[in-house]
Amino acid sequence: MQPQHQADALQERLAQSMPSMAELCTSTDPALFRSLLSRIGDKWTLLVIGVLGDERRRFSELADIIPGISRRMLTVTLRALERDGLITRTIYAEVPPRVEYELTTLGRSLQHVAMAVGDWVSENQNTIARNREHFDDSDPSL
Amino acid sequence: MQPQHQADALQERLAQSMPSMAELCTSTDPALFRSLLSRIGDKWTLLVIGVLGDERRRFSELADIIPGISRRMLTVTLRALERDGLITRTIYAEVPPRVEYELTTLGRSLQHVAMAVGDWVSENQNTIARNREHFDDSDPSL
DNA sequence: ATCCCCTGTTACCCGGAAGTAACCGAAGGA
DNA sequence: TCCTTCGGTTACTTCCGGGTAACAGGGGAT
Repeated sequence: MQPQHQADALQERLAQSMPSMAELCTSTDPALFRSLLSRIGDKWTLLVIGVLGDERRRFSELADIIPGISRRMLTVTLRALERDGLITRTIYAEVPPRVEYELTTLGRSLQHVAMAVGDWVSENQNTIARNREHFDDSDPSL
Repeated sequence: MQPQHQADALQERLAQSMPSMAELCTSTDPALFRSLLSRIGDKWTLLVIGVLGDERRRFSELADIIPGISRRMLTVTLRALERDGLITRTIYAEVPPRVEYELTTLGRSLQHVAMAVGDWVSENQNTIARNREHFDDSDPSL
């Protein structure tokens, strides 16, 4: 049995049974897909997207609302979101300066997905915490 | 103006306008929430969940299908998923050994969310790639 | 003259995620 | 006797996300 041929057959079955995840593996640019995925899953992005909600907010509002975020990480996160076209950044030439951030249409579409993720987590976190305890208890060596 | 009072007022407005993301910040265990989020967003989990789909698969099938994953990372990812109760691990006492993995009900519920994320990414990845190019071109120094 | 405000930037450090390579064990086959 | 298969484990190293602290800058208030 040729392993390569076997792998091809599996890829084929995968493509038939799971169109969207197959695309995920094979389509356009897996590196881009992965970068978007890890961006979504990073420490602050979903929080910022969520807090931004449907109102524009300024930098220091975000820093106050999001518990524990440093100015640096807020800047980094906002820059990345702006680069991806998920938020807009508006600077007001005042003293002291004022900068406001707002979700774009694209950003709002991501927000729906983010909400789905957030809902799933809050619905299932207790179950998962229990599963973890049980797993750790029943097999402490592994 | 008391900054603390201001922050409280913002938290309050947040709680009214965005119930689910407010829960996300304030509810049960933010560390658990974050650990789940980063697990979902890690390099391999969604891929494994997606490939597992609705069929059980054995270790070497997964290793063949998922492009680029090492045995170690596959093991690590599968263990974490098993610990959370998202997949089951079935060992057949044969020689050579056979081990099959399958999504649990909880795992399938996560799969729906994963699909939503995957769909969003594949729908919008080209737009985002263009946004990134434009951003990098128009402001190369930042 | 000095401090504060707001929105960052820069330099530096740390821990954990991820990658590489070698090894394991039991049974069957040459 | 040695090699192969499968499903891992172990040890070591590399990479990068994220954290801390200090500084910038320009006008207003004390």
